Amino acid sequence: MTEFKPQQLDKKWQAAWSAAKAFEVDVDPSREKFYCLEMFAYPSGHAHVGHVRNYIIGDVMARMKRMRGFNVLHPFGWDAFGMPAENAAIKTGTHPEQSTLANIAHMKGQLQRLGISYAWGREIATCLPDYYKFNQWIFLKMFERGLAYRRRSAVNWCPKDETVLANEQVVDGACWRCGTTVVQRDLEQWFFKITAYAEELLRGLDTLEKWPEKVVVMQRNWIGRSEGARIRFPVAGPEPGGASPDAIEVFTTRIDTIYGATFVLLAPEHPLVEQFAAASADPAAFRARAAKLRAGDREARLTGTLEKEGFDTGRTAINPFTNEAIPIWVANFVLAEYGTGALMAVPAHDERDFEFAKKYSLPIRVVVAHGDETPSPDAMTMATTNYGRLVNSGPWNGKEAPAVMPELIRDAERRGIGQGEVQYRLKDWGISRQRYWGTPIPMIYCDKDGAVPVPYEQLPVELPKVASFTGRGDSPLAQVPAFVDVKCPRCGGPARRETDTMDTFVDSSWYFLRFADPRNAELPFDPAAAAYWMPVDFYSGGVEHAILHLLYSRFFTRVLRDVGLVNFDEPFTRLLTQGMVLKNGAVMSKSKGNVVDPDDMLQKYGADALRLYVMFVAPPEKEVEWSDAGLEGSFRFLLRVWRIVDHWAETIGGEGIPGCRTEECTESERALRRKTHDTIRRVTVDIEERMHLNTAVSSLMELVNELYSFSESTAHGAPSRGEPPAGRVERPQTIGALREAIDALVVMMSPFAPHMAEELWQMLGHVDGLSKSGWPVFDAAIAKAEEVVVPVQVNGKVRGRITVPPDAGEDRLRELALADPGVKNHTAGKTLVKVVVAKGPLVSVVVK
RNA sequence: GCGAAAGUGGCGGAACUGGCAGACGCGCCGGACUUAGGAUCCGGUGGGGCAACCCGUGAGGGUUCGAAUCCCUCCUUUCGCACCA
Repeated sequence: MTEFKPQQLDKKWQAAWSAAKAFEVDVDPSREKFYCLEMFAYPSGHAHVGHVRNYIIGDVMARMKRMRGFNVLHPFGWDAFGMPAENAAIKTGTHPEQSTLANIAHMKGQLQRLGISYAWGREIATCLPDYYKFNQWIFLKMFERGLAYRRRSAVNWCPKDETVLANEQVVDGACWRCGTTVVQRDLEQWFFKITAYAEELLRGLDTLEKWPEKVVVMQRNWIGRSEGARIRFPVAGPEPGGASPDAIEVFTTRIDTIYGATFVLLAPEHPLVEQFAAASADPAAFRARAAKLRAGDREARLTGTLEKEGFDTGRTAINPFTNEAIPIWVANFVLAEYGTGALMAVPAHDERDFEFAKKYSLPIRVVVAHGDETPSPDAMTMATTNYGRLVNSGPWNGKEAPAVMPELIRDAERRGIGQGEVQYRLKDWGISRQRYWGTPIPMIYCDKDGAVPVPYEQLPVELPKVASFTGRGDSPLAQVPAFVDVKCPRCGGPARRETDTMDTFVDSSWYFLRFADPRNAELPFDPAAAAYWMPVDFYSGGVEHAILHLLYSRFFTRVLRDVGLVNFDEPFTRLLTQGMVLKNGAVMSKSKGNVVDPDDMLQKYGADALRLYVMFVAPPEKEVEWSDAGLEGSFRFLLRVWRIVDHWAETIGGEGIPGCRTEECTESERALRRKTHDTIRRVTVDIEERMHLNTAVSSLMELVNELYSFSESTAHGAPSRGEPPAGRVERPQTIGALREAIDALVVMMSPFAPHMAEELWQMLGHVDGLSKSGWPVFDAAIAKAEEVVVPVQVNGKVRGRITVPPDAGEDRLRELALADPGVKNHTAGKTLVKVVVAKGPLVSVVVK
């Protein structure tokens, strides 16, 4: 009996893999590639079992695909820029680079101790200049194409610390450090024009067949396409002392209700508000009212409980369909960023407008009827928002919406007062961050030449090593004169560098491409390498990235396609969103003190038990509750595998054991072979297609149970039953069947428990390691049952079972079913209505 | 409010396309082996009933020879969006 010492096996085999560079790969057009990727990690310091679950899921897939003969790229890297490191620097003075690199080293060790099969030779860290150089390169390409542009935009500003705050640093409207109320401040900032790709990003979603529906829906909602029309409402009356604004443009998706538009609403930020204020009798009072609406209550806005408020501008606009003059109001619930920042209010058929009209006694006109009656506005208690037949709509009366909408739009276009338009909720992506620990934006500002891009040959614009981390000032880099003061690349005159850095989501929007060619110094990656490895075949990570990271990555892929670096649209063919690991019902976090450190588990049970448990406990997408007892159960299963293999290793081990021919086998040998092949089929499909790793493990457990029963029935007995009888020679068929079962078991265990599997494989006398073993091949002929038990239902309840050959015909099944004693008991004295023979097989008898 | 997903033993979960509900594991009970057992091996384990049998997948209805699975209504939970005109 050889003892199972998991910790020693972990060390032994991890060293062997590392020495053999077992997981490093190269482009090889003769082999089919498989790119398996887990979302790279933010180096927070310590990975807990929740993080680690994702890497194990990917590793099971990668190891399995490797054995299936694929050329598997399975890389890892670090999303290494970001605020936590900078915040820590502000508090402790440790430079972000120092803490980040230390964290990476520790976490890398953790992953290696788990035996995750990464191609560490391709490791990347986004905080290193050889990576972020290409963030800048891509930025410049975007700038050239008009996809990177600058405009003023609001940021959170803490007046006491005099610093910009990220949204995460604003807690309940106050600064995370000093508690001062945060104010908004306008700064010039860089944006990526993701909206230029809105339609394409939306349509591409239809091709993502192997993405969770949930994620596709979330992205679709986020992009938020609405079809409608932009209509101009002329502003009535001349300006008392100046030029009159000619019209207010509104966006509507319900042009069918336009005859019911009885007032116009402007967002408080709308430019006309200021114009109206300036022209009003008391501009200061006007502005004060608008400012009050703008301030709003941030909290109430977030929870959707903001009370609707507004005021009359005293001006009117002409509804271009009714030609009536209608009042123009300003309202706090109108969003400046969406549509045109102005809307036509149709209180009868929009709940928000209805609420507003009731509050301020504005006119309500019903223009859509359902059925014969047209409700009176006074009797209405709520808006009717569904489509119907138009009434009070002039020449359009009696027409049905939505069919009439294109006609109305055509009419507006003909009269030159508007046109059909598509709006998206998706907004351009603001990438400027007033932070140190990120990629410098490669732009230079010259008084003469304006915003000038840094020439490609001057990349990377490196982060200066010295910077003070006081947490004060608008941008830390602005305090480093050697960084800021440069010559203009165009005119050579004095100029200033951009001191903002990029949003770290830029880093993660293309890292999967970098892995194809991670040491390229000239380009982000070699297009040929990307053409071979991409797209990612299997991508897994947390659902918290369902929108931003995955949408930005799809955006970047298309930009790089248009730049000519890649030749496909979608970067991730198949996506798995793994569930979180909870402890005591809560997400693991340092602050809650409920973190399970994988290293503690490794010390106790070894890497394989932890890996197996995490895969067995639930399907990968599901949230799970951590359980020490469950881990122990998995450890016991490994012991059980170890014992049974060890028990037989000498008898069946060594190369050159002949296979066994089914026809020479006893019934129990054939049964073992059936189980073996049935397990091969199930485990293969469960890992490769269904990603039901938990049921893959349970199938393996069943095979092990079968091996114990089979052993019990041989002269050898099962493990722990004392010494086997001496001198007994087993039938070659027994040895063959066992060899087949045990070899398959060890190979199929290896994605889950690679260290133990390698050791057992060696113990079984195989000269080459598991990297050469291949994956067991399912043989339908062996798996095919010789006879099947067919349940027989009478009126839907199982009343008997018949045993037949698997190819028994329907007539034979029917005959045997009706002759079964249990069935007879329930059919005697009744009238046979019908007999259904279903595939399955199953016989269903109906009597009355 | 809108949208999506999910409700199965004491627990985690299984049931692939409508076909034997509860695989596999945890826990619990019993047995074997033992100086010993919190190790190991074997067996049992949805509820009720002595039994034949009856009941059972959140609740109620429907379709079907047959429903955890499909349809309708409702309840609960989780997630996403949240005044998007």
